[in-house]
Amino acid sequence: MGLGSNQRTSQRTSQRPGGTPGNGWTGIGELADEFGLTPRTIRFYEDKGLLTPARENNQRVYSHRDRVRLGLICRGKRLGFTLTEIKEFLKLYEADDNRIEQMRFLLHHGRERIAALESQWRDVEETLHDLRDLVAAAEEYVRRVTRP
Amino acid sequence: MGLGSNQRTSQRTSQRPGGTPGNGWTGIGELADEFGLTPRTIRFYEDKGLLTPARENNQRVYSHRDRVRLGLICRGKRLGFTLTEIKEFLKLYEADDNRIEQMRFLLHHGRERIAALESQWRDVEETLHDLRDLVAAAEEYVRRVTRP
DNA sequence: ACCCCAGCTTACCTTGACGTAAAGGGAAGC
DNA sequence: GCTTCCCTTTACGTCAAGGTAAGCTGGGGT
Repeated sequence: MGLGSNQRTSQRTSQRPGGTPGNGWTGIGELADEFGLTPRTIRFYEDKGLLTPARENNQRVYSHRDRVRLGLICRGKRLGFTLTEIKEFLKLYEADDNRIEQMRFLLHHGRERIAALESQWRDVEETLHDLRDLVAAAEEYVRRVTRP
Repeated sequence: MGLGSNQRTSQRTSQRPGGTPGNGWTGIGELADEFGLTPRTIRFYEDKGLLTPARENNQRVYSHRDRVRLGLICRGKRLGFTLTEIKEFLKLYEADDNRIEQMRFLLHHGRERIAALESQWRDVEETLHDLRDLVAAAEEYVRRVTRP
């Protein structure tokens, strides 16, 4: 169940900017395939200020740094953070050399998230109990009625 | 944590229709208080076809049946069903005398819901693990850096 | 007479994370 | 030259369950 590296055998014949893939640059389509996203999604992240790829001939060109950032975005999303939180986190990722502020941020919001998830966990568990009881009662009812 | 009967000591001096409360009718405000909802929410349910209260002098008047239905709506919501599903359920509640179709419906959708919740339960658990690890690592990092 | 409260309707706003459509450009392959 | 892909931008649509506001009505109390 790891979302770490989902290479989807992307064999795009990427053209345009000066060179071929493997020379360090990446187009939006490739990147989308790599991470299992749509180009629209990646542009959306850029709109929201989570990514700022370079341009060559008016097309987005993604560096290694960009790819790392997108990986962090996916990881954050998987852990249930909002894009806004992830943006804050990435801001620190830019500016914070020794990562200390970034870790503090992570601690704060991570603990919040954990509390929320624990609460959600309890809710789901309780709902599940109630629902199982309800369905069991319905089964009982149907059994009684269909076989008198 | 019971949501069964949340009477909030509603002491509205309800007027207008021919009689006083206790004579069998209920205004939207009272009902809202009784169930811990807003009038807007109750009107919204009516819009969606979940309730069809009578009118007296152009005002909504809720019968005992309506109150029962609203109770079912709240229960359904608490169990995580959508208003659309609840509407279907209530349709059967109207037409199905021996409740057999209603119970079948409940079985079908209840089982679906249970499966979804179990999946969600696992997701939350896994995310929680990952997040705890991450936060622990961040704690470790902060500790190392702030006390050299 | 006046104000306040409760109710009514219609209609747009909210949140999050995109989807979808419209309209166009440029390069590669046949 | 034509088609086909991929890329670009802007802008509106989606889903759920209501919130919020505007503007009106009508009864009760002072």
